[in-house]
Amino acid sequence: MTTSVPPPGFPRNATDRTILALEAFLPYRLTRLTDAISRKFSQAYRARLGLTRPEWRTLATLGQFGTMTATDIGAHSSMHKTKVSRAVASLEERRWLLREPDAQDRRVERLTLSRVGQKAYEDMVPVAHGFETRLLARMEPEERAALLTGLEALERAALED
Amino acid sequence: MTTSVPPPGFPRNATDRTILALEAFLPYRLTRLTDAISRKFSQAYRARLGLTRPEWRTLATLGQFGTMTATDIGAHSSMHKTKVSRAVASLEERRWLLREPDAQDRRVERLTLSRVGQKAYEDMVPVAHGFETRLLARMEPEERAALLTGLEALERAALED
DNA sequence: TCGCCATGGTTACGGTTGCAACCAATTCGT
DNA sequence: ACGAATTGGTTGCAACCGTAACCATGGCGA
Repeated sequence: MTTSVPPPGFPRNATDRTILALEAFLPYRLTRLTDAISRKFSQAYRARLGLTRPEWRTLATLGQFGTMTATDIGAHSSMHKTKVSRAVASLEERRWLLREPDAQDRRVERLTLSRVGQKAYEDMVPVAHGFETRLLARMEPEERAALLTGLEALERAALED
Repeated sequence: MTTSVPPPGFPRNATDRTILALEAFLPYRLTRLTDAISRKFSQAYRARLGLTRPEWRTLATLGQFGTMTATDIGAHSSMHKTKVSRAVASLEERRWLLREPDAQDRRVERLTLSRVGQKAYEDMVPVAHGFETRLLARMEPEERAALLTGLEALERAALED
């Protein structure tokens, strides 16, 4: 019997390098936090109950930039092209989005929100801003500043190479 | 034509409240960051190529606490019971985990890592610690401190009600 | 100009997920 | 002490996802 499990009654403590404290492990904390926040946001934005996350992101990206190609949407919203493709198809079916062929390059489609899609976007934006504002309002000013500093640094550290 | 889309050439700027800057929207930033970090970690921990995230969490939780029930695992690792159920079944099939009936309550199963599972846990822990350490090492000390402060505050704000 | 690689986008497939329904064992109210 | 509500856990189903293969078009070198 050579395993290093502590015998019963021998507490495993947090600084023990043979144990991982899951609740303090950064990837886990981030996942948990992100899931909670996304879930709350999808509650705040009721329409999202019928809108998948890729669809929401596509709506948000087209609303932000106007006319784009599917590839552009993927690049800006960090989605794989298959996700974008399916989201575009579904938004088109909902009649929130229009495709038109590109005159220069016939592989490309120029995507634009329809009037109804634009309206949906305009309704969504204040909900999103309000959600974010209310969330941050629960923190102290110094905490908000710390969060932004820390997040920026972590983004740099995580996304750099 | 009453929609408020700016005409072409009229730039949409970031402080325009009718536009959402996706790349600055907290839920989006968190999702993107979390995805990137999780993906990197799953590369660092190669075995995870054959281990789903629920399975990894189950392994981590049992390694951290010893013997638990499926419900306990779900509570500690923020997983729905169906995820836990499937993860437990799969780890059992891998022979990393043992189930034994509970004498007091016959609905319950007491779950423990097998010797092989314990070994896998022990191999995984330093990889996880190393991953986290290297990630944080790319940040300045003040940035690390800011991140921890900000994360804690955001967790409080997001998980409180 | 012809052949080849790159690019934009869609689709087929297998695996993962969430939800609700379910079974069995336990607890609670009366 | 008994039926109803609760709890631990599993399963069926439909939706979703990632990967790879695919089709059509375009760009480029010889």
